[in-house]
Amino acid sequence: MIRIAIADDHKLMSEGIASILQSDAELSVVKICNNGRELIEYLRTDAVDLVLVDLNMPILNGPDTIRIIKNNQIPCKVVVLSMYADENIYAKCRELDINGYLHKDSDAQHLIDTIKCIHNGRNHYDYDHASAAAGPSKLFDDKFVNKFKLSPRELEIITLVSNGLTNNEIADKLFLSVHTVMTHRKNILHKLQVRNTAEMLSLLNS
Amino acid sequence: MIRIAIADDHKLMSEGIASILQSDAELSVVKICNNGRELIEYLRTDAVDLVLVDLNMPILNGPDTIRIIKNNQIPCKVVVLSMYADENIYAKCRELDINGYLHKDSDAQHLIDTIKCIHNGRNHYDYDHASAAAGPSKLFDDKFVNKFKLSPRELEIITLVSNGLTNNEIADKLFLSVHTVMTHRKNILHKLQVRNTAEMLSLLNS
DNA sequence: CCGATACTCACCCAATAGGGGGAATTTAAG
DNA sequence: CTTAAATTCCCCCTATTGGGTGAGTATCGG
Repeated sequence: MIRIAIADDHKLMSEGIASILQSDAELSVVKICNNGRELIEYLRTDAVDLVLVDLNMPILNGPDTIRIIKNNQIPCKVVVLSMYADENIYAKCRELDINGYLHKDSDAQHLIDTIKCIHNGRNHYDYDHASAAAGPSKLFDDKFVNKFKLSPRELEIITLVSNGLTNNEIADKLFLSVHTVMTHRKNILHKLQVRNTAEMLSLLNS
Repeated sequence: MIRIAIADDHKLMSEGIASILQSDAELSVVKICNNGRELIEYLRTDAVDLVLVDLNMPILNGPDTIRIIKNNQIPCKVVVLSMYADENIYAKCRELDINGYLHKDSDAQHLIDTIKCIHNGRNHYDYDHASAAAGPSKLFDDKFVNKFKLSPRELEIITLVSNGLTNNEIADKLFLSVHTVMTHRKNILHKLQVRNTAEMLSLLNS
């Protein structure tokens, strides 16, 4: 029986995953935490075989949680549950010496298979390096191109916006009409499902 | 038996929720979709009692999906699954004539209860300001306090701004006048020597 | 050839942000 | 106590952004 703890701030996600895992006879979810601190508290007194850790959590986020686990040499496998196939996030996680890396759009069977695989000592990192040779735009990389399907022109606009240029300045620089720039920005906001530039930029740097 | 279709781009979320719902004898998940388009396609030929719709989906997002359902007068209850406790998103959903609104940090039992409640004709909209107290994300720590001498209140404002809140929303949340919020923002821009919010946020994440 | 996508430009209109000024209150430190 | 910083609020006004809609062109792949 593999004892598992889950840390994710979205209860429906953690309880849903728990429900999936419980359906497998070899797996047992012994703890569900809403953030990293709860997980650390739990691990202080109880041992588990494996933890599933979300990256974005309030109070204590994923990477910091994992660092604490590693620094205290708590003996358990660490698997990251990520929202995005972001190369940078992935790279940071590798530095943290985790045992697995999974996307939240994996399916249930893959999750179960991966957990068993990792429990047996074989680490597993999900990441298709398809866009690894995507060129030098390091700022807005995979997450934006792949997940949000932004066009090259939109990436160009978004870069200038984040540099603080107004629509008029962007239009001058790119030899475009202000209307065109505005249209691009509106399309970007729609694609990212955000309401304004501030939210867009925070999403960009999350 | 309540027939349910789920639309969410994160398979672990949709399959997890499905697993939760299947555990209840009265509920039956008949379809899991990865985006709005798949859901619309399915509803074209198959009837369900209720759909659970995520807001953030590729190809066809939540609001647009719901609009199509409503315009085609497809007879089913519509429940939105939202990531954020955002008042504006909530307001927009109300305009769409949905039957329910749930956070992804609801727990499993609440989800089940709400679905049954809605199936019986009583709409239910979850919205509490609890999640507004998402802790200070440690992004704006030493660097900003020391280097730019930002006051605690200014840090609070800058955090909410980066979350995409407008001045009016920030004023409501902090029980302040909009004028005060604007004053703080102007002072912040001056202290950081930037011209607008976009430049401020890029400086923040540099 | 057709359809999808990207790119371009435009209009109207409402909401929001920002620049400048002034001023009162509270709080913390010297 | 006295000063400085922080916080609060208001006025003026203009610039910018965002929502919605429509539409013409170009490119690329099936």
